[in-house]
Amino acid sequence: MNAPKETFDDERVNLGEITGSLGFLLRMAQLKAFDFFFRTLDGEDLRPGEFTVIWVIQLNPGLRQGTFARTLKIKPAHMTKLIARLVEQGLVHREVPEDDRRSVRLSLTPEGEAFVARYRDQFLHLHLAERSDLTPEEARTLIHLLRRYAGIEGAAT
Amino acid sequence: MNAPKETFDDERVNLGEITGSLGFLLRMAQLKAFDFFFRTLDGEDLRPGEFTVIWVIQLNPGLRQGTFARTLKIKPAHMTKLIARLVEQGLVHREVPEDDRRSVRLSLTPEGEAFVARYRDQFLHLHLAERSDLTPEEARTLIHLLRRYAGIEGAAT
DNA sequence: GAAAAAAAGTTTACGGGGAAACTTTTTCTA
DNA sequence: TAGAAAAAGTTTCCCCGTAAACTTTTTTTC
Repeated sequence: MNAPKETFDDERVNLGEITGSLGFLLRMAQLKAFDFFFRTLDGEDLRPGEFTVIWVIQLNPGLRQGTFARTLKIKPAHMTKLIARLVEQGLVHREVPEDDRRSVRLSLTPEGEAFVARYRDQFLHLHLAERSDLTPEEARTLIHLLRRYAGIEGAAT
Repeated sequence: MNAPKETFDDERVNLGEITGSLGFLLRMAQLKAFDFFFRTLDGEDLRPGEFTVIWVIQLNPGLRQGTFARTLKIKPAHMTKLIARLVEQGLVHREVPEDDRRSVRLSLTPEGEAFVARYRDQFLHLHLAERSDLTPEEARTLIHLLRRYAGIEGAAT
């Protein structure tokens, strides 16, 4: 069940210098991280991007849609659809303020708040699982370096 | 030109504990790496995934399509289309061997070889650019940790 | 050695994400 | 202050990537 035979008794592939490519490694790492995500939140109909958005809205209620999008590097077109889904699900509340009727202010509905509260634990557990193959020290270093590389200022450990 | 104003004088967003999420950080980092890729290979009609595949075929000519797909974690359905494109472009040669007519052996055409040779330098330059914000030591550490996390055995620096 | 199971790719149908053009509202400017 | 420019989202259209079902060939099994 635990699939220890990840290595097919197959032909071996030499990757050459591409294993020094950050782009390549980031893709491989992301696939693994997605694995953890879906394994941990098994059965729940929740995508990583959606959870991130709800999470951040919860921490910053009332900010503009575009502000969230820019921060999370979500393209406007995609953001529109993503938010529409979350509104559809009754998790997010959209409000067009009187003083600037072009913009959209986002906040969570009570259901949205409950949603974050419910998944918060699994989300934090997820972090532990994600790091499973690394020592705590290595995990901390990796996170620190990724933050620096991605240009994210953050004090949280 | 160098866009120092990445910070909009906008509302500030608090990301909270999500900055400790590997999944989130990997996504942000990957976006930056893609940026580097497309900036370095500006104007060329080349996607990261395609280059990776050609690169690896060049190093391991004659292996089966599925072997490449599994190693690079590309899904079979996607691999079929990707290879079809590369064959279309005259870069890759498909051969169905007599001893197992289900399988497909891949190799590069002379054009494919030339293609890799031509981009090899830019590809290696790319690595330098990718790391620009990190010290050489940090970059080495990051690459090492990503390899470990993704479960890639590699000796190349 | 024929039927069943497995293996390798392919086809089809669909969702996530993005670029470009568009709408509406606000701000700038002559 | 009327017209131009900018800002914020949205709509449309398209491509990448995936899952599920399918085809063909090979291997098992009885």
